[in-house]
Amino acid sequence: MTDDRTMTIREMCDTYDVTPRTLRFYEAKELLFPIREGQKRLFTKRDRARLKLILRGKRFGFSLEEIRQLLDLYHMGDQQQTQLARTYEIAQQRLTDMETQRDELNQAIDELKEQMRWGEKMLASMDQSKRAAE
Amino acid sequence: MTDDRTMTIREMCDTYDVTPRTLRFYEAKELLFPIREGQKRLFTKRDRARLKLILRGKRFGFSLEEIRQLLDLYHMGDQQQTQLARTYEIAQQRLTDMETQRDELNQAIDELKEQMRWGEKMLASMDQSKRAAE
DNA sequence: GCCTGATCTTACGTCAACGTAAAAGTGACG
DNA sequence: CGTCACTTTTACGTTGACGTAAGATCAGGC
Repeated sequence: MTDDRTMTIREMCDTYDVTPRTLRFYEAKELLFPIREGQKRLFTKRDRARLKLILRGKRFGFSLEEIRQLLDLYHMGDQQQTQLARTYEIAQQRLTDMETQRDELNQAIDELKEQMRWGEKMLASMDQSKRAAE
Repeated sequence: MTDDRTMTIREMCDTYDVTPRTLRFYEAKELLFPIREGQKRLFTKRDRARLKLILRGKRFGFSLEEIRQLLDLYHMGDQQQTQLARTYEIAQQRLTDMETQRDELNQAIDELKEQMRWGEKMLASMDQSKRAAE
């Protein structure tokens, strides 16, 4: 069997390196749905799976709102393929954005490297005149 | 001779594709220092050069505050090589950050592509059952 | 019963880079 | 003189993803 034990907020924080505030925030935004035992939250296996997807989504650069939509569709069963296609579309768009961003970043890196050869020379020459002055 | 004519705010906006608000904002943040003729701002060659560097800096992912510091150091004359070295250090750090970011982005792109092969299959199978239902 | 530590709710604060609205001044044209 | 287009200042609003402070509550241990 897989580990179906529920986790406290602290265990979640330690496991996934997030703050309690973050988990409560995600709950408020309807990204997570921990069980409420009295006051306390108990995070199930499902919550942990969702949190993993949230964190991954953030690495992809999705906003929380986008992630929520994707997550909702994820658990929507098999009706409404229109929405699923929409999901796919969103991901497609994000992918394009990321590739564009990467290309721009690469160009910026090259440019910055170029600029820095400048600075290198400048620093070297200044170091020289500093030594000469001593 | 190079073009030393001063430019109005509108000419600047059209030339560099920014809004008046942006230019005034940059002035407030001490990134630009247009001459004040009465009420109006007149942007000199120096302002244009600075603006170009600002826009480039933004493409590099520097914050405006970082850009301001770099710009200040840029016009500091040749004393204080400590600060120049600091500038170089900042740029170096930024470069490292950008490369890290690019690598993560590349990894995210690969992951996302992988995920999407999933979605592709899912869409295809759902399309099938949809056709069958008609 | 009391203390301690963890958790809870509520709600205002933060940061960056401007956007936007209001009200007023300026200059040229007719 | 009017008014039209442009610019100015001032200052509050926006967005996203939480941080942070204040105070309530609860379970366990002594």
